[in-house]
Amino acid sequence: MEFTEISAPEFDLAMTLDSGQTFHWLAADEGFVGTIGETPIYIEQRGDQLRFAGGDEQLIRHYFALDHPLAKICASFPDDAAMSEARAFCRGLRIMRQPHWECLASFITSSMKQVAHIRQMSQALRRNFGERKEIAGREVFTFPAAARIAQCSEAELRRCALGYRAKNLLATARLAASGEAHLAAWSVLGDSGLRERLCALPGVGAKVANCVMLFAYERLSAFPIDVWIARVLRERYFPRRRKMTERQMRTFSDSYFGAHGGYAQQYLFHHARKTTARTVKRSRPRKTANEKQPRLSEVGS
DNA sequence: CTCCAGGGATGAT
DNA sequence: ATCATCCATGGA
Repeated sequence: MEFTEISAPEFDLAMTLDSGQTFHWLAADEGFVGTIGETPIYIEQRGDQLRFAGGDEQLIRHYFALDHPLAKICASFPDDAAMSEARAFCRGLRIMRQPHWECLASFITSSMKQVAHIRQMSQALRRNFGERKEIAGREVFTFPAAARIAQCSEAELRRCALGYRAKNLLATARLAASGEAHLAAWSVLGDSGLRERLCALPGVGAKVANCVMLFAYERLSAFPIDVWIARVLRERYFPRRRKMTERQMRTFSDSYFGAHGGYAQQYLFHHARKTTARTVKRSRPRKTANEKQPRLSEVGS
């Protein structure tokens, strides 16, 4: 195996891959295996050094955005308690540059799903419809192109545990495959124009559009508001307010977090998700078993 | 078992 | 314009 070694200061590979922006990298040996576009990659980190196989330096630097001026970006965050905690916790976390379609498709499937399950759906789509590759003695699968998904039936996609999301993924895949939705060409659009195009796609609303803008189009001010971020805004920024509407959160975040709001958002998201006590609710008194609901008679699978 | 998850589309106020 | 409901699935 041919390895290349490069310097990558101010970067935390494991945290970046675990921060809920990409969903397919798997732990392998001392590092991870996955794909960057069609290229299978093995990559590991030792201190400030990255060792990788399967791609070239330019591909790695671009995908992991090693050129982003992370210190300056972090210094641009607003100076408040929640942001300072997140910034300290997320040192080395970078916003990657993902392929347009792969990112869009992944976030269409993300609706009302935990990160762990989005990973599961991504793997299922790859294994069933992607191209098999080998790297570091392991098999990896590329994310299926829009044209390949467009050939699938809704039932095939549902077999990847997509549920109601299958219909949206299929419809958007057809638009992308036909060229009616030309994702690459949209790179030249301004933020509002790009957001408008994305939101016109089936299964894409403001939240998914902002994720795709941030993670695939390098729009670093895009600020996705999911249930975690909404909770952070309510609890850390407006603890007195009785209720905050989507509109109020949007107005605040767009004006408060600045030109790199997307980075700030990702730091707040990752910090909240990794530190919020996930303790099972305190021994809630349980109903005794004699009130058990009558079960439907067993149905065949 | 219950609760919840990187929401969106639709129809009713 | 805001609000309620439904949509599937599996981890915790």
